[in-house]
Amino acid sequence: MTIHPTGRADVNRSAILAHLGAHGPASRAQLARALSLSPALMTQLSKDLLADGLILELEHQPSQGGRPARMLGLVASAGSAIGVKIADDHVAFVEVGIDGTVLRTSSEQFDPSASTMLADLAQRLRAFITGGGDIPLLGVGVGVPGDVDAQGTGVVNAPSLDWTNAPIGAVLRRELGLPVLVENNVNALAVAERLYGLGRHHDQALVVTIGTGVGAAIMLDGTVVRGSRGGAGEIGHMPVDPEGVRCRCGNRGCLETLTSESALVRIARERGVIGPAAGIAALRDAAAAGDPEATRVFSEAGHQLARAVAGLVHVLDPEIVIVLGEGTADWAHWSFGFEPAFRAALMPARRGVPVAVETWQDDRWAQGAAALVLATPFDAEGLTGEQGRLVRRRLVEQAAGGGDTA
Amino acid sequence: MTIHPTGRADVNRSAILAHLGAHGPASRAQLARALSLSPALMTQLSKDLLADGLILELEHQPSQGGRPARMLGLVASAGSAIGVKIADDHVAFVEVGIDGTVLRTSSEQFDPSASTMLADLAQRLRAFITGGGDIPLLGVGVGVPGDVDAQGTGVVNAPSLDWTNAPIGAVLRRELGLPVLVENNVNALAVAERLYGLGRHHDQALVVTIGTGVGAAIMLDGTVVRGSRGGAGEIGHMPVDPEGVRCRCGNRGCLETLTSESALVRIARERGVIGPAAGIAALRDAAAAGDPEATRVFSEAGHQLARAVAGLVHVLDPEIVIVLGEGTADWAHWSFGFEPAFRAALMPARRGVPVAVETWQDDRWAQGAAALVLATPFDAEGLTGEQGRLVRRRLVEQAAGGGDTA
DNA sequence: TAGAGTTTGTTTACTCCTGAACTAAGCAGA
DNA sequence: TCTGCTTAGTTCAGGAGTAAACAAACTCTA
Repeated sequence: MTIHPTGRADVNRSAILAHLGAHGPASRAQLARALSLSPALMTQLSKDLLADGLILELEHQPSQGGRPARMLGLVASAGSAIGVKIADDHVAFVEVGIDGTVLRTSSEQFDPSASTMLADLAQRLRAFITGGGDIPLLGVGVGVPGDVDAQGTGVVNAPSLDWTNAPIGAVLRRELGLPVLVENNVNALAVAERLYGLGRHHDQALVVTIGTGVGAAIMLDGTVVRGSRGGAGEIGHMPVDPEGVRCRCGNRGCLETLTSESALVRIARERGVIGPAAGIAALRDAAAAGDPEATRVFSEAGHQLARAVAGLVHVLDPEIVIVLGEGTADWAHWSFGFEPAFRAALMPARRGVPVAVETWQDDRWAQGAAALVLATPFDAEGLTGEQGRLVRRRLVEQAAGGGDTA
Repeated sequence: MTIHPTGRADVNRSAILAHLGAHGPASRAQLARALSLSPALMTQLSKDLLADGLILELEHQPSQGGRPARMLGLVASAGSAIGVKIADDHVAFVEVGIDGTVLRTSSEQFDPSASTMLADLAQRLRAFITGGGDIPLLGVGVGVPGDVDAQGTGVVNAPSLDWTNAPIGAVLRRELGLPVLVENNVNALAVAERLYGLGRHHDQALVVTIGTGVGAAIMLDGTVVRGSRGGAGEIGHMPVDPEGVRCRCGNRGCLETLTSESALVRIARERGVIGPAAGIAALRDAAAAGDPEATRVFSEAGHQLARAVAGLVHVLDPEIVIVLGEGTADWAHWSFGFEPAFRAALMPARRGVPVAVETWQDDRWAQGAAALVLATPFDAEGLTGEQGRLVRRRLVEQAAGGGDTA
């Protein structure tokens, strides 16, 4: 049974798996270059992984002038992860295969402020897990709109959910007996972006989300920045307008009071663009129908966002700004205010920074949470702590039943 | 001669030296804990370093309940580094021993916009080097007020010096035949702060400087963030006031137009606090003498700075904010506006972040530049590239002449 | 069709580093 | 003073990883 003489979970072994999942099949030589490992080690590790049944050899690739490469691919059924997105009125679940494909999804009503919240969440999760196939489950990733002290412990502070020091990591872990990684939802999204999206090509990126709230995540050297207490990326409460509206955090003129969904609705109502009881849908419809007052609401928000983001581009010097979130559906209107203000607010040396807006799908939040689990193999420094190690061990052990070498 | 069988420069070996330099003598066990190395390895490495004459065994330390520790200390004469600070009207040199002590300093008039600037700088540096003792020189660190694409190559863009793609790294390296590390001056200061200052106790810090300009450096996980092109930390051009004065970068209301030395002077003149030809000294004197209008100039700048810094504290979630720079001499006046505005602008979860103002000495900038060299041993990931490797190799080789084992 | 050149992948010898078991050297209490 | 406890430091076996030489498998050119 013990294929690997040492019991130690091997970081590189699973880094290979993660790379194959994120970028598709690759040759040993390509992997060695991508992961900065020696070809010699790649030979060794791929031998192990083949024996374990976690990867398989694919067809040869046409020669590039030398010996043709034999591609290695993931065995998709080697594992999967579950992603959970917690919002203030529902939870979304998604199961994602080790190769990054979404296997199934589910979305349910949920009251995060209920006293039975934790038990309720565990019960729904268990139900979702039970409904799955027989692919070995590596772990659960949870994305929450708040600060997470450390992914491993998973203690959450989320004012918008009424959570103070909610120990959801520990509880879910105990209830499910699986590794559980908890993280701020925007950070989780940034991890997914790094693994499957534009972040693949950029080591330094600023990820900005617009939608219910406004958020950001900072990616430096390919790693998402957490800050001292997991609170990094909080742009919603950057002070923007000293004379502004009072924010729920107690201050005046936070960015959130100008660019969040509820802020847009408030402003639109005040100006009579939509009725006093109408919501964001009405505003969207009006803008889509060409109402100049409605588009103005969006473009002004874009203007404010642009100034704040420009400040961060100065300070962080990213290669790219990536905009995500439900709000991107209306980006055409935002953009009208964002683009000129953004370029104007940048100093010449930064003016070339590209802003990319990715098309948004509804399960992206939950997918991001699942990516937390699937990305742990990349986490060579052990930022995800014990839970990350557990995920890696499960990955290797799941396959141990199959192989058996001399 | 070849004490170490392999020619490879050893990162850990010099990490030990850097730690001893920064924190003073330590036992093998303490070092192993601090550097996350196994006690076994510490035994091995300390044996080597003792044989090389780079460290020595000191007295025993009183027992902590167990076997008393035998302390290890640096041999101060094992090496030194030169730090260079380039300002728009002078250069400052400083030689710093491997244990962090300043050995000698020098400051000279200098015109960075002259066409002979590079040759001039090299010549002055050579003169300073020649004037030194016989401690082996490990390398030269240069701090510049601008963006540095990579410490190793040392190509600098510094609008305030009129430098565009100035290849000072390559030129100095060729002229001096020494490893040369070039870095933004605030980032260099942050490295020094990490090595010798408050940064020793904090892995996540935001370093803010006030003085001629206003700057910042971001320390995450003990490493100074450089951004995609070495421009991270640029807060001077964060947009603050849309209606503000035009800045030299072309925009309106950059932070710099409200908080730099020249901005303070401009504002003070406009208000008649000082004469139309008077400078910062006059403003300082007036404030020191208790002129309420003069102190107001400072406190208003403090107010503006506070709002920008608060925004960054939200986004970066540091453990501490460290304020440095010539301007800290007047911090008492700044503070009057800074403190209330800072606390007020923070959301509750961040309100506890401490702000530390360190006493400022004139040669700190140049000392910071020297720290670039002395810190390379910590740079296990090789961020400083080839130049860092060269420094490490010099350190080990300098000592090779002395020792000789069996 | 016989090299020459190129890229992929393997083998081998060796270094770096760790875990585990051990010794060394103090303290505190019976 | 003996026994146990704690911390410091060493030894040793072995795993992880690398560099360098090599083998393999193709293309291109003459």
